[in-house]
Amino acid sequence: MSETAIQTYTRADEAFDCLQTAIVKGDLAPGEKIGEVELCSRFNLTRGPLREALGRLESRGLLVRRPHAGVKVVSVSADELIELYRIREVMEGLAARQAAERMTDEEIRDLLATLDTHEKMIEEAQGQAYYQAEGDYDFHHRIATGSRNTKLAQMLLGDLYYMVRMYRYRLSTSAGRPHMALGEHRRIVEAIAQRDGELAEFLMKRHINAARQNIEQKIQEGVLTI
Amino acid sequence: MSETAIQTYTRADEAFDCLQTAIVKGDLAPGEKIGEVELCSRFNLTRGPLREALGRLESRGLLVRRPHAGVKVVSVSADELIELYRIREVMEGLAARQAAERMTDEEIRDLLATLDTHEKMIEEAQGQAYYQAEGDYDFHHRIATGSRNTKLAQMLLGDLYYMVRMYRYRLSTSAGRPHMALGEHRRIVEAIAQRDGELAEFLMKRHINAARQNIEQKIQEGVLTI
DNA sequence: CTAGAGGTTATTGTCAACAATCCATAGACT
DNA sequence: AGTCTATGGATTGTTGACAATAACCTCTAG
Repeated sequence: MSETAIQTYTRADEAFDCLQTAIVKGDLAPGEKIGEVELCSRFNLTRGPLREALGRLESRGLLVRRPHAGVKVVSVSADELIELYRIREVMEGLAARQAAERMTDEEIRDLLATLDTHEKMIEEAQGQAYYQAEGDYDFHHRIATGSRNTKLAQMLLGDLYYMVRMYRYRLSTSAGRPHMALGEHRRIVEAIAQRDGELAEFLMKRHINAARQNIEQKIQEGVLTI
Repeated sequence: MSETAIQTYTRADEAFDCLQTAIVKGDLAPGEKIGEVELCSRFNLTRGPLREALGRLESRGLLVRRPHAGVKVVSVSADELIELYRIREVMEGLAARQAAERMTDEEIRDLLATLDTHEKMIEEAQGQAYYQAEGDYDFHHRIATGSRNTKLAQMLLGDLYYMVRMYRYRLSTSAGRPHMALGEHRRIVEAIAQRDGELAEFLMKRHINAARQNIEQKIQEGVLTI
């Protein structure tokens, strides 16, 4: 993302971004079957670039496409959401460990600074789940890139986070434990600052595990219907 | 992969498969800059479906595309290959654990049967690294799908394995320890058969870790130049 | 002789028309 | 009345031509 600014923003890139945010934000409901011409008029595109974008989105698993039958936004069950967190647990655990070994001192300082910002944001906008979610995303984003593991960052940022965020927007909650999460974040950063990769991995895994259990519980309570 | 056979095999799918195997087999060298018309004439395609396939391959990280500058096959450094194994370690560890919890008895029987087949193949074709590699791929493939974790299987089968196989073909070795690997495979399957997820995860992680160290050593010895 | 600027060319990005395929509706048969 | 079949319509897949952009080569100046 922060690699090199794309000189020319091609129409296909535009289509890709538009569709991706539309899916993530829920403007395109999951399971919704949608025509190509419909999408073209909606985003002011022609079918060429659109189809290219559709191909990319399909291979990222955000939508499915049956030949001659149209595209539909992927609809993920509650079970599959849980599975997503299981994957995050091991992958972000690895990211935290490698981040502890490889982040620069400056990156760690920045990470600490963002935590302070998040804390203020939470206090100011009490209960505004949106800010909490954004801060959470920022935190995990920095650790993923800090791992210096190109493919790992690519898989986390390009695949998993978008799917998770899709649910974040839809459920708007799933957070519900802002201060607790912040404390866990702090301890992870501490471990990274001390260059203790093993501990960072352990704490990160436990952090995501807790988030998973939180969601699981809410689903069982019937608060979250998916 | 074994979901539902695609009724109509679209040209874009064809292009995607052709290009993917070409990249994996090394017919398209990494770093090689290649034009679209060149590719069209090579695979008897038109540019429309080709571009769609290129988009898919780009988002899977097999090639990079600069606007107006053409596509080039991704060239991965030795370090990045090692990183790939680090990712495999945690992800396949998870896959093994979930496979132990969820595979049907029949799937486990099949898994055992394939191991026997592999053993015979190794004995027959002494040193033929190719067969060993194929058997190894089959083993990991089965466990990934056996995890019943859709996204996990998708990421392993759709992303990681293709990149690893790309190197397998190029180096043709990287195996070099056929019998040892087979023994490790057997122990993993035993753990799965006993429904011991924790042990299966541990053994799988150690298995991939050993493979990584094997490659790392060969790179240091200068046997593998990437 | 080297470095930079400008034009040319080839390659990529985009578009609109054509062909192939599936879905739905209507009709006929059991 | 229900179900199967066939035809029409709409939607997707494909194609080739057109426009825009960047790379390359040449020419000039220092």
